[in-house]
Amino acid sequence: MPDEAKRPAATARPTIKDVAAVAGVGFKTVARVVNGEPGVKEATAERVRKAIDQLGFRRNDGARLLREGRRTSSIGLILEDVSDPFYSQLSRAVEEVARAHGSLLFTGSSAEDASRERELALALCARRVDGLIVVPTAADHGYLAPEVAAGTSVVTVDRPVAGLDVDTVLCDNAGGSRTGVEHLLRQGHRRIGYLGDSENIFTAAERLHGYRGAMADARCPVQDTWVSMGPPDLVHIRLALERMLVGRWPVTALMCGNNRTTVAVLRELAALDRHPALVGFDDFELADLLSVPVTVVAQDPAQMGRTAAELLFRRIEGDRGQSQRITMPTRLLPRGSGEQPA
Amino acid sequence: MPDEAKRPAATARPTIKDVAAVAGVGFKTVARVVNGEPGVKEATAERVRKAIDQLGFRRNDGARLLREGRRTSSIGLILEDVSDPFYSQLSRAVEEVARAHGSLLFTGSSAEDASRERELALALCARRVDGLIVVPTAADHGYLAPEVAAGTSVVTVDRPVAGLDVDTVLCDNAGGSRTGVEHLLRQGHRRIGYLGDSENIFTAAERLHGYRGAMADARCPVQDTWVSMGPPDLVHIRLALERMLVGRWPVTALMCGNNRTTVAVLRELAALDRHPALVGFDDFELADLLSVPVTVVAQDPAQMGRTAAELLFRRIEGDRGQSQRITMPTRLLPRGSGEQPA
DNA sequence: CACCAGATAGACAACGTTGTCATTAATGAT
DNA sequence: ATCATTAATGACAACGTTGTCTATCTGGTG
Repeated sequence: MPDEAKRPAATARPTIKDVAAVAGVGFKTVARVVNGEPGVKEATAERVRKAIDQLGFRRNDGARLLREGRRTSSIGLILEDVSDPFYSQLSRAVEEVARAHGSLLFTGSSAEDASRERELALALCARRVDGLIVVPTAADHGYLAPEVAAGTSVVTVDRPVAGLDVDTVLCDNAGGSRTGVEHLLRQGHRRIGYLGDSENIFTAAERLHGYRGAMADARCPVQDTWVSMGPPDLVHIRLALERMLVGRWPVTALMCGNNRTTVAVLRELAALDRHPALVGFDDFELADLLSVPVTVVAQDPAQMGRTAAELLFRRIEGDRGQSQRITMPTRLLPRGSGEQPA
Repeated sequence: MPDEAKRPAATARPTIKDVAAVAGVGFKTVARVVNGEPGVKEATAERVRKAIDQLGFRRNDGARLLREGRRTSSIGLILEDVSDPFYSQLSRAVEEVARAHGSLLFTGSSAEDASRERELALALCARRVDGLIVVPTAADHGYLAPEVAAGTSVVTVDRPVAGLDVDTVLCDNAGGSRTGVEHLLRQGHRRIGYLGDSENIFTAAERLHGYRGAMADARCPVQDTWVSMGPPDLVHIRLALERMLVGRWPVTALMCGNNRTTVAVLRELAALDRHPALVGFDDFELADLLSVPVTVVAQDPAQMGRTAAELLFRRIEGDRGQSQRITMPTRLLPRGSGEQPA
């Protein structure tokens, strides 16, 4: 006969009452032993400990949390995609801070889908997380207002959120983008293209803004074909590049709006065997080891995550001060690709 | 006067009883409305809904879960480091499966520290997660046995765990490593170095084993200096490379045991301006765009995560069959760096 | 008009813990 | 030996839900 059910049925977990019955004491005495409270004779405690081991008892923290009513020692992190290196670094930093505060961390990816984000956020609120760190999608976040009012602390990171008065950690998107473009202008480039993510994403819009500002200040009119905003899929990028690189006014340099886009652009440029000057927003691993090392405007995702988490815990611990908006600087890392003269 | 406390004190959240009082009904009626149970007159339901909105009520899922006693619809994922691209991809895949099963996901990084892993795992068990997906550190996992016996499903991924009969998803570490080395042997290399992670990590040991096996089969004796196992920090890697690349029997090719090591090696080789043939274990972004595109033995982290999560949910949903060990194949992706003749 | 079925609603226990308080046993002082 | 004092322990309510059971109110039927 084939191998049959060998593992035990998921027996209900033992409770302090089960332990008490085995040890022959009142259940409150078990609770005292479990929590190291005083007032239990060593002999009794020993008997209880034996029963605990025998039954494999572990305190149900859900029940404890319900009874105690204060904190759940858990927070939630909702971002676009945990597998994006930018967010995974941010995520790790949040985790470290949570750990330092004795909190567990729920993680969820919104996949840039507002209803999915909402569903996640509300599920976490229903679980009574102490706080939420959110990379908000573009949609309205009014749904969070009652939760905030009810005492769930919220911090947004990477993007602000309209109509909700919460702490926010951003990077200097427009400024960083401007810095990158100005770097290209200094090398003599005048026809500079811009490829960014969909314009309804806050960071994408801000960075585009920085590009346009720098170009305007340099009195470089921007042709329509020089700007391409959209998700960083290869087909889309290829078409945009072809448009930019041909015609009467081909661009001689490119500014890319985020790490995903930069990588897609590099891949397409390699395929097209074209090598315009290039500056990317966001650093990425190996940027320095490519045949032409890539100049980038770097953010510090870990620092952003850490800052957001610390802000969150300050709130959780009772800070009721005015909400803050922290803007973190970017850093230009010249590596070669942006230093090619026009 | 300076701006003072403007946000509301974290008032206790309203409960169904509060709602009931406002709506002037019994609290059970509120529960019925909240859960869409039948048997409430539309007029009453309307009154209740109004009270719910007015108070900003949201059902406390902790209490519900406690009362219902079955599942908590949450699982835990413990891995070495969420910010490692390999694990962050795995993580995302787990998340998708969890979402499909209506489960929330706790994430935690063990940082390769056994006590930290243990602490995390037990905290999650105390929260009564339905299951745990673990990338186990090297230490003993006996502590998990009572939890498994008590009904918490556990699946390990990337590495097996001794002394615990649970489902496991691995990749073909030794086979993949062997494939990589054989590829180098076919190009005529005989003096091949190996750089891997600390040998007490399962995957590192297995891959080293694959290397030694391939070398032995090819009758290539392995010099002591050709093998370096340890954390992928630059100093350590540099010393190892210097040892391998000089002397009477310098290596002409390298096999790297994981993505972190490969990247560190590439960086050091660039600094040393040496370009031995190279094959890496694990694919990584931009491997194809480096000046010499890097040949790798690729795993599929997302597939591993998905498989592990599906296995876990099968258990959670009641599967009591014998525990499984699934080994996923690796794929050699020749890109250039491994094809340089000796 | 009396009666019953079904619809609507509420009372109350239970989930596994912690906090409060009462009870009992042990100890020391008189 | 008696009483006060402290140590050890247990009984019980409460946390915010859901499930079970019972009570009330309708309206329709004979």
